[in-house]
Amino acid sequence: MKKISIKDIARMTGTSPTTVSFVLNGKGRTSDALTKKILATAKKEGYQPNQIAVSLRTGQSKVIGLIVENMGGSFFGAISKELESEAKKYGYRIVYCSSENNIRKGREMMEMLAHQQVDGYIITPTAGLEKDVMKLMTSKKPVVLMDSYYPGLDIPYVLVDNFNGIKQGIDHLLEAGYENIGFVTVDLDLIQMKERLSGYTETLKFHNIKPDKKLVLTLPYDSTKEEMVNEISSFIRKNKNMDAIFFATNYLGIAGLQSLSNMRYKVPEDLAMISFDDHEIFSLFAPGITTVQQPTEEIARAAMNLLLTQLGKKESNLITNKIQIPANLVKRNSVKKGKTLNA
Amino acid sequence: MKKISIKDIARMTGTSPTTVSFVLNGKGRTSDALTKKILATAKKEGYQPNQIAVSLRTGQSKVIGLIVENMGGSFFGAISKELESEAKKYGYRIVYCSSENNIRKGREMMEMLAHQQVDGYIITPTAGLEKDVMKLMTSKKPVVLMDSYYPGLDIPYVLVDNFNGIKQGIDHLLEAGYENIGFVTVDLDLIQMKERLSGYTETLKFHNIKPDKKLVLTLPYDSTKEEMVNEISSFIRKNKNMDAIFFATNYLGIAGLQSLSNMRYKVPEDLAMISFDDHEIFSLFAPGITTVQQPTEEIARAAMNLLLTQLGKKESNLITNKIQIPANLVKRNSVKKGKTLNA
DNA sequence: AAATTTAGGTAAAACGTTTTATCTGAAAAA
DNA sequence: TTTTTCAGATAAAACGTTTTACCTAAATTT
Repeated sequence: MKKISIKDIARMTGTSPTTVSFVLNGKGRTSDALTKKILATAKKEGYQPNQIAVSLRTGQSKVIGLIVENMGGSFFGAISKELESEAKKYGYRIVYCSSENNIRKGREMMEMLAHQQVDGYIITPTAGLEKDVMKLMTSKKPVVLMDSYYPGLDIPYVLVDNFNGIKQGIDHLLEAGYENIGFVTVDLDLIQMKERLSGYTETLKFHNIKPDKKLVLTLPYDSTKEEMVNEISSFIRKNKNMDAIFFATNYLGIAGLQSLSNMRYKVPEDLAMISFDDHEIFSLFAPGITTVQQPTEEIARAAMNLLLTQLGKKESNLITNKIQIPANLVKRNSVKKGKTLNA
Repeated sequence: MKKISIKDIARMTGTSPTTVSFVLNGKGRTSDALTKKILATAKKEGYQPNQIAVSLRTGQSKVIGLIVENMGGSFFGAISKELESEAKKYGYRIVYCSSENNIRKGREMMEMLAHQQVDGYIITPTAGLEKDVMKLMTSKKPVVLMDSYYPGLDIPYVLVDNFNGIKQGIDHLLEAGYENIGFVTVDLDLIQMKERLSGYTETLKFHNIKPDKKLVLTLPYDSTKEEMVNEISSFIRKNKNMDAIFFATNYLGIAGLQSLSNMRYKVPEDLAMISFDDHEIFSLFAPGITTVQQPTEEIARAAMNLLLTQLGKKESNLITNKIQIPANLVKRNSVKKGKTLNA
């Protein structure tokens, strides 16, 4: 039961491989009679082109490489489906790799993909990989960055509007009457973290509130969960005047949740909270944590479209190839409405 | 800056492509002088074989297809890394697909992979795909099932020992003095769910306890979270004598957690609980939920090894190709020690 | 010295496509 | 009638490897 090839079809229909190929790809000109016959036998025999041979001949692998920081996270789960279905419409497949937030591994993955002759890349940037990404660009392979970008480099990207996402959250807290808003972030040299922090400080300034350094906690990136929980606890203890706390990532938010739970704080009565980046856990338990949600599906769709236009598979009316997508404030019950009224 | 090929190396070293190929693959016999020279220039020029051409010629894609129910879940996150690193040792790559627990999609994925000429498959079985998997088997492609299997079909598999996993949990509850243990499961026609249920009933029988039908709740697979939470709540309310409750999956356990929280039940004081299949959430909040943990890494490693032996890449001393791996009981604080003493 | 083995090397076919260039016979134009 | 055009079909090259089969000259055996 060997796989049947284009030659077999040619033999069966008494034609040449060329003709079969032409018919199957709608090129050249072939009489109606032959066309029908070939199509019919191809279908009957269940012919499937050998994609490897096609790739070799055309130089197109029809594969897109996706490099993501890790495949465990919820971000990955959310985008993968969208990415895949979008890619499939244009005949592309996706190969997933995780860089594990690690320069060496990320570089290795990029090489591996190049080596496998992928047609394009979608990458969630890790700090330190700028050069490698540029190398990719100069090799004429389309690249789209997702979820972050390299400032100063002219590489297409799509990500959430971090600044305004945070702004929405802060505005929400201020409107509800909170006055001393803490901010917990992480010591990662990524542009989006900087934007989130400046979203916090700038929004406060905009409302004529002077940001207080004491109310900002920056945790080292490589902290264990334990350490994070402890740091956050003592941060909360130290700032008795703080009435709301904003976590810059879902990971931090979860740690914070645990700190609060350990300390028997009630949310939002004792302390209001918002976390950037949603997570299953935030919707799961009472009271439900208000979050600034990244529109992951939209991001994925936009990234894939950007890539497909670069591949020339999809024309587009995009003026720019640098896209920021607004975040959604998902209001749950970790922020009390009209807090001041009750105070 | 075109990619350099074996021909280029041949030209540069004044040899033939054959010789270069032989040297690079350690076949044929070549003088030391030439060998060195070729190796050197290959390295200097950064030669990388065109994997597509290799695949076409050898008929081996060096790709393993992984079909998983969904890529969002924690199971996937846990296995993917292990699978990947194990595969890489033998020069294989992995292509991930999700069947989304859907027969049509699963079948489509299998076809897609076949079509892409993968060398082997690791599949988490979806009900109804038995025939398709068998077809794969008859096409001589190695297949390993993971996390579940098709009873009666002779297909290699590796999964957790569901029966004894549950048994461990029940034993633990009985030892602690619980007497009326409820069991919440799901109406899914998968062998592992049956084994979990029989783990429950048989263990009780073994201890001379007659299983009480009232203490078993079977939820429809397609329930919404809301429905599950409500069903569980009324199940708990209806069985006042129940002093412990066992959830057959982590999903059910999480719903249960929410029910308990809604009803203001305290764990383990009002009701002890254990869930099969761990989840981040279970370790996160006080009191910490005792779970029966699947050794995901081990499962992944075993599955990959099984596949690699079938591919002839790894010899093994395995007698069987049907592997069950013991589960781990992770004791947290949702079961009170020596419960009867306090009663 | 003639015959045989062997070490070292290569030409060419093959994998399954796509695509270019060419070929044929009939219809259209001269 | 002769030339031109054109529709319909195909042979053959190419993509970059691997591998078979063969070649040559030197070394070894008779």
